[in-house]
Amino acid sequence: MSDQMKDRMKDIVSLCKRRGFIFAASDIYGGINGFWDYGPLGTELKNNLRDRWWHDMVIAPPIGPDGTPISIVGIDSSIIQNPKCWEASGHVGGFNDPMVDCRESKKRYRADHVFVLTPKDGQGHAFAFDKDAQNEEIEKRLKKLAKNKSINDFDRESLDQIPAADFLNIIGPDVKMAGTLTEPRQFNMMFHTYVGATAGDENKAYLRPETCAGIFLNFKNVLDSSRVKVPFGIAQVGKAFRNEVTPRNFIFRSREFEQMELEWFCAEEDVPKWFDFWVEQRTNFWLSLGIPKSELHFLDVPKEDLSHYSSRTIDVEYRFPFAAPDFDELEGIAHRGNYDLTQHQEFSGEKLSYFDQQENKRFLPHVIEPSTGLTRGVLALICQAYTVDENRPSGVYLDFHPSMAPKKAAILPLTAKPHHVEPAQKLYMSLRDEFVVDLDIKQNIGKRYARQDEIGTPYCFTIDNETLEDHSVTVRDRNTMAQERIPLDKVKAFLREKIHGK
RNA sequence: GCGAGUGUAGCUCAGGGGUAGAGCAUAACCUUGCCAAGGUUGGGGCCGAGAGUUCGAAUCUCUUCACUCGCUCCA
Repeated sequence: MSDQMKDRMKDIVSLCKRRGFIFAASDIYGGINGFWDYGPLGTELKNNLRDRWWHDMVIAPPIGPDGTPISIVGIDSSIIQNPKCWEASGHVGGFNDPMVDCRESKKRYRADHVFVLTPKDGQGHAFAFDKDAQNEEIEKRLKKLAKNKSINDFDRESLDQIPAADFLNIIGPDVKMAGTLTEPRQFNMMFHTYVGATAGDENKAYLRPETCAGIFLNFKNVLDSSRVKVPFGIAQVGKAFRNEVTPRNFIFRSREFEQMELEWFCAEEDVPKWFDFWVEQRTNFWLSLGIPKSELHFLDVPKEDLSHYSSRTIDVEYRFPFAAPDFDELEGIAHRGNYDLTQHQEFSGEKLSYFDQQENKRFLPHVIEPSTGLTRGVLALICQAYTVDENRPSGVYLDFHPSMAPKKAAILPLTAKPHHVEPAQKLYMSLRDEFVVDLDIKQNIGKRYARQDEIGTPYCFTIDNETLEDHSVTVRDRNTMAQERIPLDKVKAFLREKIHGK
C-alpha cells in the first residue's frame, strides 16, 4: 500500500467516525478486534445497498437471456442451524485439530503430531519431536542437548496431553531453547456456542460462517411451497461470522459481517449460459451504483485456487485504497456444481432432487452463486465516493449516487428567522414520508452546506426571501455547488427523478 | 500467531519527570445572512488500561489491550 493510499484509508476511517457512519464496536471499552458498529448514517447507507440488492434480485429480478423475467424468491434463515449442517458443508472436521506455534522456528505443528520426552527424574528440560522422528536422530539430539541422557531416561507423551503450563520447560522440535511453544489453539474459523443451559459437546452449535447454507437447507421447503421451477433462485441477506486470524482493513475483513447471496439453481447443461448471465448482471449492478468499470477487475480464479466444490469462480474485485493499485474481492460468482445439495442429501437422508415434469427426469440442480459482502459493498461505496476538493470549505465530499446517499436532501432556511423557518418546516414535513431528509436551521449557511457535502447529501434546498414572494427554492448540487431555482411544488418530483430516474 | 510501529479532547496532532495544549468539530447567543464568515460564551481529557521506579509519572520501565504495516491465515 502506498503512503498516499494509507493516508486515504486513515482519512476515510476518521470521517466515518466523525460523521457517524462506522464506529469501532465496544468503543468505550477500547474496542474489540474485528467488530464494527454502524452509526446513523452508516446504517442508512447499508440499508440502501441491501434494499437495492433485494429489489434487483427478489422484487424485480432481471430479464433472462430468453427475454422473460427470471424467478427468484427470498428467505431469511437462522444464524444457528443443526451442527450436522456444517459437517455436511465441510466446515467442521479436518480443521478442528489444536495447533501449536513455535515463536523461534516460526513453524506450526499439530499438537497430536508432536510427542514430548519428559525426564523421569524431573531434572532438566523436556524435548519435543515430530511424531515421525526416528530413534537414531532422537538419541543424537539428546546427546547434544541433554547431557548425554538417552531415551530410556524419559517418559514419552503426546504434546496435546501435556498441560500448557508445562510448555515453558519444553524445547521445541526445531529449536535449541525451551519455552518457545505457544499453547495449543483450535484453528477452526467458526464461532461456537452452546444451545441450552448446559455447556457440553453434545449441545455445541456454530454461528454460520456463510449464509448460503441456510438456502440449501431450505431448498426442499421452498420447492414444496412456492411453485418455483428450475431454473430459479433463492436469495438471502444476513450476518455471517468467521473467527478470522487477522481482521484487517477497516470493515473489509471483520469477524462479523453481512452477506447478500443468491443461489441460482439450474440444469447442468445450462450452467455456462447462466454463469455468463450472472457475471453481466452483477457487473451492471455495481456500475449502476457509481462504481466505474476502471475500478473493477474480474478475476477468473485459477484452478489451483478454487474451493474444492467449485469448477469455476469469477471474483469481482474493486480497487480498494488499501489494495491499490491492485484490487480486492467484492463479490464472488461461483459455480458450485451440485456439491451442496449432494452433501446435504447424504448427511440428512432427505431426497433433495428436483423432478422436471416436461423432461420427465429427476436431478440435483447445479448452482451458480453470486455472493456479495454487503459490508464490503458499503466500504467500496464509501471509498469510491470519497472525493478530495480543495476548492470547497470542507475540503472533501462524498460523491454517493443519490439512491445510495444516506440523506437525500437537506432543507435549509437561509436564516433562523420564523419567516424562513416556517416554510422550511413545511417542506420538510411534505418530504420526509418519502425521502430521508434533514432539516438544519442553526449556524450560517456555508457551514451547513459543508456539513452536507461531507456526508454526501446530493441536494440542498434553501428557503430565502424569494421563496416568500414566488414560492420557489434554490437547489444546490453537491458535486458542482451550482444552484438553480425551482418551484416549491416541484421539489418532490425533482427528487424522484434524481433518485429513481423517473 | 510472529515481527515492527503507534496510542494525549469527537477528529487531526503538538508537547513532555513538577497545575493538560492547538486547530477543526460540537453547544448557546448576536448580525439587514448563499458556501466551514465575524464576534461573545460554554461543554469536553486525570494523556489506552494495569503495575513498577520516584518526594512527584501523561512523560522512564514492565505487562496488557487496541490500532496500523509486513509475514502467516482466509477452509
